[in-house]
Amino acid sequence: MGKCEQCIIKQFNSLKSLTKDELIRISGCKTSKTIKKGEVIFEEGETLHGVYCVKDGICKLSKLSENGKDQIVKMVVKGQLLGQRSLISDESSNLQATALNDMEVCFIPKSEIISDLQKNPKFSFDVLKDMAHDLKEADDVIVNMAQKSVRQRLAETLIYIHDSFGVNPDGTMSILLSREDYANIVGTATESAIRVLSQFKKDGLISTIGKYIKLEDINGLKRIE
Amino acid sequence: MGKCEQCIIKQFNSLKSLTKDELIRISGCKTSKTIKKGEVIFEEGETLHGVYCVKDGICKLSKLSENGKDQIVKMVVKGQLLGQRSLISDESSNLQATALNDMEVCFIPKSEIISDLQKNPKFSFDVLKDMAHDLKEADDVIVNMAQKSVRQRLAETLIYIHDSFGVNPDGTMSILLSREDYANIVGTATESAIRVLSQFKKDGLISTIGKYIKLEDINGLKRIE
DNA sequence: AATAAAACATGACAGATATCATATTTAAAA
DNA sequence: TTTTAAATATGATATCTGTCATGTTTTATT
Repeated sequence: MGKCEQCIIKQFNSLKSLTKDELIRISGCKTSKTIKKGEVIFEEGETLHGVYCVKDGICKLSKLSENGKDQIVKMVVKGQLLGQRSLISDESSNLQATALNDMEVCFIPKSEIISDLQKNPKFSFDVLKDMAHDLKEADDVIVNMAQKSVRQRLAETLIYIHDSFGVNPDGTMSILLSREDYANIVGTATESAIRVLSQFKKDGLISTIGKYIKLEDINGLKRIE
Repeated sequence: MGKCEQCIIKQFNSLKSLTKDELIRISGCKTSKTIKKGEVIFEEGETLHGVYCVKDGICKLSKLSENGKDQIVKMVVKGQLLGQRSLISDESSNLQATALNDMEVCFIPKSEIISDLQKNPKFSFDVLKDMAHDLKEADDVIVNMAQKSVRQRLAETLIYIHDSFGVNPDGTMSILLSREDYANIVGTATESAIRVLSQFKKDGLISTIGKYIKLEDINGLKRIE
């Protein structure tokens, strides 16, 4: 099993602020896991006993609404930590995490890392920064949900995913989402998401290569009202 | 001017985790301010140079959408800290803060409190908990915005305000908001908010005493679809 | 390869909400 | 008080979006 102190992934998250000794200790108690596409990592309401460091793959964080729809609140990719909030708040998880493709994660038990949070101010400040960033993003999502049309939200979602999670060599977006996933991000009916994406394609704003989507006219997408 | 170490307000926020010495130092550099109803405390995009501890009154945190509407994202009341996020992230404020009634606040310069955040782990863990809580609330708002009708959101907003911010002796909600404010919380047109509230009144779910709203049938409001 | 099951697509229609117009009431200012 | 402005109210209408139905394509399974 790999060692945390040598793992490059940690550069991308708060774990980089741990000391070498702390990392070695963490390394000793972590467990690596492979998670298959579609698998649920943790459920809404479940008590988490640690955090996951995502070494590879992508997952979605969603919450079941009363109307039976699964609202995707956030996506977590390679390099990020999963379940940070439950580490801090002692509450059960507010969200469900589901793998969007095959994932490699390291699970770090809460008992091991919580003491670092209490003792290493650099680390806790880093987590704080992460959380502040998430909060800002969440506020922006609230405004978009409240004030923008489905077309606008879908266009912005495409741009967000394109810019945040990268593209394949052929220019298609590296993340593969079903129309239902898009609908659940934007908060609309699956049929509506399908319709809007079809229209975007007709209008030359996007194209598809196999199941992958390529943004053909980002400025056009930005101009949508 | 009052002394932080003796101020009861701090019991309600993270400042309670500061040591007596830290509080005395903070006390020496803080400035008290009175803010009048409607006054803007800080604007979107403004660089904040500290945090506000709200001693009295209520303010709204909002963000201007591209369509010209002001989406209210959160409300901050007596006892809470205002501008926490900007303390951590070094970025300019993402939101505008506007007083909803006359307020009493203490301004604590960033330079003074940032060192406590770095050195006092109990304090920073407390701020972390606050932030985690805000994040959870924000996620819930996202789901509500995305999946629920205007009627439902308005009903829930009424209940939320009623439960969170208290009632007057006559049972009316202590916070006075315009119909426009309600519209900007639920993310709808002012006319729609007016219409829905009128309907609630006709249905006996709420009543009004002067400009104040009283919830007459909370269970009825909860049952709205 | 044949079959079943998802995922995607599209039409028709209903319902919710935004917009525009216009009163009416309430609060503020002269 | 009178005047003006702001907030609240309500109707008419258009638009957006959800729902239901149905069909096609793609993917998975036997």
